[in-house]
Amino acid sequence: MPELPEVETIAQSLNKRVRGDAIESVWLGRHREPLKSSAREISAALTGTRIVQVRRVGKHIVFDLEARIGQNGTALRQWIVHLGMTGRMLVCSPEEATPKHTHAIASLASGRELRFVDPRRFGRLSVAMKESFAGPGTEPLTISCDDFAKLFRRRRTPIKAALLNQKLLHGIGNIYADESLFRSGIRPKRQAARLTRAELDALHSAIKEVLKEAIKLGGSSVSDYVDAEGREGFFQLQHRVYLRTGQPCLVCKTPIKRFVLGGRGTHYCPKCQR
DNA sequence: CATGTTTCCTGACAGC
DNA sequence: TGCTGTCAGGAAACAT
Repeated sequence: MPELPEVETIAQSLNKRVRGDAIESVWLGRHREPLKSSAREISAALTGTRIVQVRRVGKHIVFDLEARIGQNGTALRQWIVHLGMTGRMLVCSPEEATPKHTHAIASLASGRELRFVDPRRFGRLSVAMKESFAGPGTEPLTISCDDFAKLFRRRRTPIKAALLNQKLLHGIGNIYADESLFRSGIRPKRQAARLTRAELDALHSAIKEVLKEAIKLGGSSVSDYVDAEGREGFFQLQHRVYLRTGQPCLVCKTPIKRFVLGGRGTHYCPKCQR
C-alpha cells in the first residue's frame, strides 16, 4: 500500500522519466469510481499539456502541467493522482499488453504511455485548472516540533488514529504509523492529547527518521508494491513491528501483539511501548 | 466540529 | 479441483 515513502519514490522516478514530455491524448476506462471529475473534464484538462514536473504532496502524485493558450499565452494545470491501496502509475510502451484494471492512459509525445492501473479501485484521479493543490494536511517531513505538538491538542482520539488522519499530517499510513509509534515507545491507543511534550518530541523525530529511511530504501514492498519502473522497495526488511505479530521484539524479545484500531491491523510491543 | 461506523472493491487465501 | 466465505485497508459519506 503506497504511503508517503512509496509515493515519493514513484513521483521521483516519474519526474525523471516524463518531465518535459507532453500529453497528446487521454483514454479513460468505463469505471466511474476512479474519477473525481467527469471523464470529459479530465480529458480536456490534460490533453495538449506539457509536464513541467512530477512531485508528491501527502499521498498524492501531482503532475504540474502547462497548457498553451492562443498565440503565446500559457495556463497552469494539475493532474492529481491518489493510488489508494493498489494503484500504480506506470510508464509503458504502447506495445505492452494493457493489464486488467487499467483505468486511464495518457499517450505522450515521446511515444510512450502513462498508465493508471488499480484493481481495487480505491485510487482517485482529479484535475485542477490552476496550481492550487496543497493536500489535505501538513507535510510530516517539514513540520516543526511546535506545530506538530499543536496538532494533537484537545484530540481525545487514539494517537494512531490521529496519525492516520490526513487532515492533520498527510502521507502517513498504517505501516509508518505503527513503526513510528514503536520507535518512540508510545502505545497506539494512547489518547493524543494526553501525550507529554517529551513523548510528542520523540514521536516527531521518529516519524521523520522512519520516513527518511524508508525513502532511501525505495519504500516498503508489502503485498505487491513496486515503483513506476517496476522496482521493489526494501524498507519492509527494516520493519520492527508491522506484520511481525507473535515474533520477538527486536529490542526486548517480547512477542509483538496485534489488535484492530479504527479498522486497521495495529502492531506493537507491549513492553517497549507504554 | 470531533469522533465512530459503514461503504466501496478485488485478489489472496482458508476450508471443505 | 473448484467453489464459497472471509479479510485487508484509504478515505469519503454518513451517523452520533
